[in-house]
Amino acid sequence: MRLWHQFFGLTALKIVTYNVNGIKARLPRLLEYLAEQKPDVVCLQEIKSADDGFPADDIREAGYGALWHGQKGFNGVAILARDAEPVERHRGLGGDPEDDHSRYLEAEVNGVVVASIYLPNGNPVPGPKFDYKLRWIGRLTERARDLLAEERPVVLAGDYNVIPNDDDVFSVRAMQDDALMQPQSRAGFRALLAQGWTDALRTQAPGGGVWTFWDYQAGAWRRDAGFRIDHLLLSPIAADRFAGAGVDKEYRGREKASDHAPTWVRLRP
DNA sequence: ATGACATTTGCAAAATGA
Repeated sequence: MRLWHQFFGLTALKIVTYNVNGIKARLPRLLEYLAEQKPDVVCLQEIKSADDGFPADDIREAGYGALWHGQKGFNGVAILARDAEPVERHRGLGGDPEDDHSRYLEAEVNGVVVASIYLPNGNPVPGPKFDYKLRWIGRLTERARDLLAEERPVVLAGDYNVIPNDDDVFSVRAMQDDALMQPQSRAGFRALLAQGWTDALRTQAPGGGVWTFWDYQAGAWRRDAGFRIDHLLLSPIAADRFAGAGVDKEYRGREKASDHAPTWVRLRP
C-alpha cells in the first residue's frame, strides 16, 4: 500500500532537518529516528566526520540513499532519501574560495530541490567568526536567489544559527549578547526571507514559542529553556504544497540525544 | 564568568559549539 501511494505520489513528503552533533555518537538515535518516523528526506548537520568515516552502510541498510560532505572534527552536512538516491547539485557554497568549511550540500530528490545548511555560529561577538557568519548569510542569499529563479519546489533546510524573533527564544535577556540573536544576524535572515521564502515552522506556529534546540548545560532541557534555530524555508512553489510543520521534540529527551531535535515540514504531492 | 556540557581528536587537554 505504501509503495502504491509512493508511486502515485499521493502521500505528503516529510522533509526533516536534524543537527545530530556527531554522526558516530548519534548513529543509534538516527537509525531509531529513521525506523520510527520513516521521513522521506533528512538533511543532517554537524556530522563531525571525514568523508571516509561516514556510516553509509548502516544508513543504506536502513533503506536510505545518502550524499555527504564531511570534514574531520567538526561541521559536515548530509542528505538522506528513503528508497531513493539523492542527485547531487552543489557541494559547498560559492562566493569565497578561501572557505574550506563543509556547510552546504544541495541535491534533487523526489522532484524537490533540497539544501542541507549549517550556517556558522558566529560567537564571540564581535570578532572574525561573527564577520564570517554575516558573510556566509550573504553568500547563502546569493545562492537562494538563483534557486528561486528556477521556479521549482525548493526547501532550504538546516541549522541557521539565527533566532529570528524574540518569541523564538525562552529568554531574550539570556541570549541578547549571543551571535544567534544579533540584529545583523536577524537582518541577514530577514533579507533572505524577503526574497520570497516561507519559514515553514513559523507558518505552522505564527505566535512563536516553539524550540528546536536545548543546550546541554544548566538543565536547559529540564527547564524547557530552548530556542528556534533550525529552519525549513520553502520556495513559493514548495509553499503551495505546505501540509504542516513541527518538531519531533521527544527525541531531544532520549538517552545520548543531540542538543537539537529533528524539525520537519510536510509537502503535499 | 576563565564557568556549566558534549563531541572529536588522540591519548592530555585543546578546539568547537550555541
